[in-house]
Parts: sequence; C-alpha cells; structure tokens
Amino acid sequence: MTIGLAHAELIAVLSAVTGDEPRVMTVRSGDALPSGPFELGHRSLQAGLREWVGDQTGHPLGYLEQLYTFADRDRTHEDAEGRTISISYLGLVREQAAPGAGKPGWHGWYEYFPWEDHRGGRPEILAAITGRLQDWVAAETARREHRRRRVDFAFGLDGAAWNEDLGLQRYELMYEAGLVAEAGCSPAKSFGRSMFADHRRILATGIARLRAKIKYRPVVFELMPESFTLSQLQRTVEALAGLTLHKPNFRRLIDQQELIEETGEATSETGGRPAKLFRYRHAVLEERALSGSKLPLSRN
Amino acid sequence: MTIGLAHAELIAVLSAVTGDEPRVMTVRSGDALPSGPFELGHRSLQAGLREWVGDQTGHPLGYLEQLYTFADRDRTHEDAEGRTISISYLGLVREQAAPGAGKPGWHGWYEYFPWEDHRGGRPEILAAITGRLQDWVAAETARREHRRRRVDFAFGLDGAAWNEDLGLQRYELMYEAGLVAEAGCSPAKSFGRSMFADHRRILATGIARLRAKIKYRPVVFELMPESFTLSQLQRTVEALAGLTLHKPNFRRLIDQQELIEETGEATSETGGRPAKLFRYRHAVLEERALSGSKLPLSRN
DNA sequence: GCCGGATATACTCACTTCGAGTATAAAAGG
DNA sequence: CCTTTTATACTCGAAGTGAGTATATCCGGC
Repeated sequence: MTIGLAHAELIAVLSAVTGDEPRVMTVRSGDALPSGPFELGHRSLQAGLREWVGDQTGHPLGYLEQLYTFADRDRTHEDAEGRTISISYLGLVREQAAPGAGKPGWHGWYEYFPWEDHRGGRPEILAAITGRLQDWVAAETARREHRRRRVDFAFGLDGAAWNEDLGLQRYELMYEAGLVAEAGCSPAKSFGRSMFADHRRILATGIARLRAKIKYRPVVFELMPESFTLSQLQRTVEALAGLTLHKPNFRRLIDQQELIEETGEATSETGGRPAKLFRYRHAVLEERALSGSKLPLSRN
Repeated sequence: MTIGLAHAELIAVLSAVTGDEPRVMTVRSGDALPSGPFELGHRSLQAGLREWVGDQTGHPLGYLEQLYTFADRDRTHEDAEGRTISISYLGLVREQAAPGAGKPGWHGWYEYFPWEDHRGGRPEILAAITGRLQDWVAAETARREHRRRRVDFAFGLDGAAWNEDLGLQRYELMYEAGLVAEAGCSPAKSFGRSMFADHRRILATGIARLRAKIKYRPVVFELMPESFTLSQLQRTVEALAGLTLHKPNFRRLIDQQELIEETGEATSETGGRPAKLFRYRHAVLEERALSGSKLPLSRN
C-alpha cells in the first residue's frame, strides 16, 4: 500500500500597501504567486518560508500566517507519480518609503479582482457580473433558490449589504458559474486578470483573510512605516477593505483602542493643516485580542 | 536536488457534545487523535477525510473545516527518509440521542485541559499552574516583562479578563514553561492528560477554533439534535466555551438572530415548566455571517 | 385541592457603543 | 486677507448590551 507520498510546495501571498494601492508580490510578470519546494533542511514550515522570502526579496517579512493547504487531484504537477500538496501562507511586508510604481513583481490586488474595490462606489463591472450570475441562477432547476440566495448574499443583492469579507465566496461563485478564465471560459467573457493554476483563488483566500483580520487584530500596523498620520492609516485600511470609512468615527475607534501614540512631530506633506505623526505602541504587540466576548456572560 | 517529497497524513479533531460534556474522538484509549495516510485516490483532502470518517465511525460528519498543517522537524516518523506533513481538520458530529457515557473512543475535552472549564468558577488547578508560570517568568532575565505580559494576558491575570478563545496560547505557554508531559517534564509535575506526539496541541487548536467560531457563525447547530430546547442549546454553548452564560440575554441574542423557529411541540423532561422545542432554520444555512462590519463605514 | 420547588419565559432599565453629522484649527496660495 | 484644503474636536440620537426582576406552568407532597 503506497501511503501518502507527495510533493510538498509552499506558496506565498505577500502583500504590501503603497500609497492607496494594495499590492501582491508575483512572479512571471504577474501570472503566478511566488512558490517553491518545501526543503528538508528547514526547522518548520513557517521558518522555511520566512528564510526563503528573505532570500528572494530584499524585504524583511513582518507578519506571517498560514492560509490553507490544497491538494486537489486536478493540481497534479508535471509527473504523474505522487500528488502535490500546496501549503499557502499570508505575509505582510512593510513597504519602505519607495513606492516604486513600476516595481517589477508587485501588482495591485484589484487588477485581479476589479469588482472588489468599492472605494469609488459600486464598480460598474459588477453590473455585468451579477447579470451573468442571474443567468446562471436561472439555468438551475432543482436548487435554484439556494443558488439565488448564495449570489444575493455574496454580492449584496436583494437588500443584503456588500460585505467585503466575502471575496473568496464571490470568486468561487464566479468560478462555478464559469465567469473566470481559470474555469475554462473564453478570455473575452471572463472578468479580472487571471493567474496560473489556482493561484488567483489562493490570492482571494489571502485577501479575504486579511480583510477579516484587520477588524479584530492590529495587523494593519505591519504594513505601516515607523511613523504615520491618521489619514495614512485610514487610507491603508480603506485600500485593504476596498471601502471608504467615516473619518471621525475611524479616529474615535483608533484612539479608544490605545494602540498608537503621538511621536510629537508633524508633517505638512499633503498641503493643508499639518498632521500629527503617530507610532504603533509595540507594548501591546501580539497580546490583546480587541474586544471579545459577544457571548452574554454571567457574573460567576 | 531532492525537492519536497514527504509523507502526507490527515488528523481529525472530531467533536460532539453529550449532555453537558464536550467530547473528542480518540484512538488508543484516549492517547491519540484518529489519523490516517492521505490516500491518492481521493478527490480532495476534504473528501478524503469525510469518506474515511464515515467508514471508521458510524456517525455522519456534519461540519468539516481545515485546521492547520504541521510539518516541524521533530515530527519525523518511523523512517528517516522524508518528513511527515500532518494536515489537521475539525469536524462536528451530531450525537444522536444515545449519550453512551462509557462509549469507547470518546473522551471529554477537559480531561486533557482541566484548566479550561470555568463553568463552576475558576478551576482550582489554575492556581498551581499560574504559580509555576510565575516562576518561569522570574527565571527569564532579558525579556521578563514580555513573558509576564504573555502569561497575564493568556491566563487572565493582573486585571485581564479570562478569554476562552486563548486555549491554544495557554497550552503553548505551558509547553514552553515545561508544565506538560509532552515537553518532557516528569508526569508528576505535569497538568492534564497528555497525548501522543503533538496531538494535544492539535486538539487545543481545534477547541480554540471552535470556541472562536461559535461567536460569529451558527456552527453550534451542527452539534444539536433535530429539535432542542433553548436551555439545551445554552448548555451546549456553555460546554464548548467552558463558561456560564446569562440566561435572559442568551435567549435575546438567539432570537434576534432569527436562526431558529418553534416546532410547536414542547417537552417536560427536566421537571419544571415544559420547554418549547425549536429547530434550526436551514434556510439560513451557510449564508449569513452574523453581524459584521466593526469598521466605521461611510454612506458612499 | 393547594403549596412550594423547579424550570421556562417575558419584560424593564441604566449604561455603553455606534452611526452620522457639525464645528473649529492650521497650513498653502492667490 | 480670503479661499481652499486637510486635520482635529465635539455633539446627539439610535441601537445594542449587561444585569436584574416578574410571571407562567409543570411536578410532587401534604
């Protein structure tokens, strides 16, 4: 009995935010996520990836978290013998000063998912997408209502609000409905830039995870420079979430968490009243899971 | 170059709640979690595990979710050639009627983590644990404050409240401090029942994930019978969280989510006023992520 | 048949949080 | 000096949350 021998591969979703644009590190001029074999010498998966990223890119890797492990049959690689297991990670990189618009290897998230950026209102492309999805719903007979609910929920239709966390569900629905090139549809009828194999799905997984996480863990600061203004911080969160936020309330939220402190300096780069500079209070670091219970505790 | 050839193994944390006790399926009379090789024939990891569990146990598997993939060097198996990659899953099983107290294979969570059950107040064993942890903090010189903060936060000391979600962090701290048998300390000085290899850590991962998830996703219902009373539901949540909840507020929480509906029947099993029976509204199923934003949106 | 114990269910109230809007301050440029 | 632009500060009502109290309905004993 041949038991579970397989190739192990690491895939990284490395993200940074430059100015207002969330970006991901790619190879093959934007067609694939960086990946490599899991070498035997490494102490752990985490350590292996960290080391490997340090070598490949100049950037030091701040935050690193495991995303998901894929091993579907259709992912079999070159050789028939054995299957490939892909272990994906999400990493956050602090983009130092140099935005480098044309930096090779870094591509904007929303090239791949143009329907996910709602900062300028609901993107026009969504009308076309949901139109095609309606056809797909109508094409089903047996479980049509179930399908309709899934679409309405994921895309904020029929009274439901747009939920930025559902990027993965949206991509998977579009895949099922044959609206993306990876599903085999013609490039002319597909939406967003496609990627090699299932890399775009892995990217969607990473984006969704990060969007969910910034709400209850102070991970945004892994993307910020040493000192920053509140507006910069807000624009970074907005870039990740693909949404615009209410300024006064954002500021209230931030300072009641006591995650940052003033540096004492100010900057007048943006033309207008100079903004105070802040820094992250490293004292809180890993600890502190914001808020919490949500369960109605009793006093015992 | 030998690239990433490894053994692949699936490990399952299968949980159920019988009465007031959360349980996990084990093998080797409670010393290990069920696991098996990842066979090549399966369509995907998920499908492979689901099929395998169906064969091994009679129970159908309701909910299934990937937990984490481990591949640390110290996990190397029998043969030196190649490393073992363990992909762990969390599965929820609906315990049908028969509680079977002495059911072989099912053990209570709190045998392994006696300090995690706070339903009867703060467990006495915690005093001993935190005492030993204080020694461990004192033994550090360079980063003593960091260590102290980690301990205080994880165990709810020095003003911090007990947070049921931090079970994994607590176990890892105890491992670091050498308070569990798996870390090589003498059985006399260790806390809780130990398991084979890193299985107890995987169990802690599953418990922590489930405790966090019941707060924002209706997964509890995967553990409930077809119809149930509100008290039963509350006791199940309490068993998982290891906490007692405020009854009136729990009921308010439940019915404002509109996740359940009355069956029309009632039961008078518990002696007292008969309780109405409810059933889960399957209409909402996968959809609906409870609540959501937490980010201060603007009206655009 | 009535009463206390036990459990289920319903309602109230103060306090905090949250969405939304308005007002003031400090720079730059014509 | 006045307008534009961005930063910062304050207010208010609606909704949500923690905590406690009141009423309903069964069981068993007297």
